[in-house]
Amino acid sequence: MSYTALHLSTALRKARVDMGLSQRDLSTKSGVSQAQISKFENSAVDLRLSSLVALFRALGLELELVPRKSIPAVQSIVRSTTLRATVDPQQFPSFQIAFDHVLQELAKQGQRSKEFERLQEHMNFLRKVRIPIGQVNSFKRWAKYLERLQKNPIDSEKITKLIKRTEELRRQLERTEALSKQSFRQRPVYSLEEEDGYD
Amino acid sequence: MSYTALHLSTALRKARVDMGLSQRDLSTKSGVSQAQISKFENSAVDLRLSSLVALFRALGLELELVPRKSIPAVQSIVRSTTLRATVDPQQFPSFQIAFDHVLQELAKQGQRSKEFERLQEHMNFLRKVRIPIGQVNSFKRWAKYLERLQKNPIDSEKITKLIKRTEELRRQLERTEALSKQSFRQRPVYSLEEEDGYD
DNA sequence: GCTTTTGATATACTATTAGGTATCAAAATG
DNA sequence: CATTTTGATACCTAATAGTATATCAAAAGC
Repeated sequence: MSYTALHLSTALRKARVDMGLSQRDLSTKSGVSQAQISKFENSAVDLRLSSLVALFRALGLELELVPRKSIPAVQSIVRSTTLRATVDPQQFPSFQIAFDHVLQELAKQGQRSKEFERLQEHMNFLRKVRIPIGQVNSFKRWAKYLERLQKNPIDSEKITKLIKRTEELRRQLERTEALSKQSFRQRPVYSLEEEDGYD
Repeated sequence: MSYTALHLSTALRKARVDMGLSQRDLSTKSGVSQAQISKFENSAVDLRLSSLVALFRALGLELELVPRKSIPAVQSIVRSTTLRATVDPQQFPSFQIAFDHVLQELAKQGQRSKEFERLQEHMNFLRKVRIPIGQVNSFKRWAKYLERLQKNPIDSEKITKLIKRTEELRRQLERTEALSKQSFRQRPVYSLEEEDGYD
């Protein structure tokens, strides 16, 4: 292809990866087939507007018309928004189910109530936190780990490991949150509202 | 159609009309057929990205991906750019040829040198001025008038009328230029560069 | 009023995407 | 190193955009 809307395909790939989505994930969310997504990201297809819009909307992005002149200004705004961007953990609801299940298991086992409380506290944190772009994949790996745990009997060794991994994740999230607050203490020129997706 | 990229089609129509282009003009500039343009503006077709890009580029517009959150900020920038937007008269080169031709005719006729100089001065102004969005159609009407003049013998009555129309146009252009300077005395937050097209 | 321009449609034929499904090598993960 | 996930391709049919050309009523211009 040579119609040079290259930036759109590279931007799609970047946004998708940033949000921790595979082409198949995005396919489900957007209704555009994985094959088309792959081809688009490699500039091997000339998509129709409706498909484009569906893809981008699924990522919380909109196509806007910008006079050539104001592109630098617009991009500067977009950059600064993207740096602070976070993803809602609700986007990966499986982790909550899995976490609840594990907690329930532990409750059944009765003992180790101190660890149980720690885990519960972490759970509350993870429910409410927003995941910064760039940390999403760590989160997803952890969530996948939870799902695996759920399927097998839990012994004390596994509990220890679970707590370790969970605390690692939490530390990591809190660290980047702090960093982000630091570098954006000063308010941006335009105020930005809150919403779901890529914000 | 219902994929709701409505803003793009209405924006296209607005930009096109603002720049004083007919669907046929835009068709020539962009390579997209007039029929497709009409259908798109009426949301009766699901254009491919390549066609979209061709259309918008021809108008000096680019498609940018914007996180939902920063749309208000981006639109505010775009609005302020668009208000100051101008079009290069070079986009309608025929008027220069026609004007030169008319001047040459007058020079041949010898007399009326005062009017001749006035016209020449106007010509210099119109060569260099940029036409504010919203005035383009006045300019085009005047240019078309010139072209008609060119094809017929010029008598003194026509000269009088030409001068009148030219001065009218010039006054109009200078008036809006002044207005624009007034309402934008304060610099916008982002500085904007110069280029051709819709800026 | 008469002429020109403009935008909306129509038709016929072609080229290409969309959609669905499947496969496979490479990379990531444990 | 065994398993799973991921991204790139392939193949098919149906749907739709693209192209070229033409027409026509309404609007604009003089």
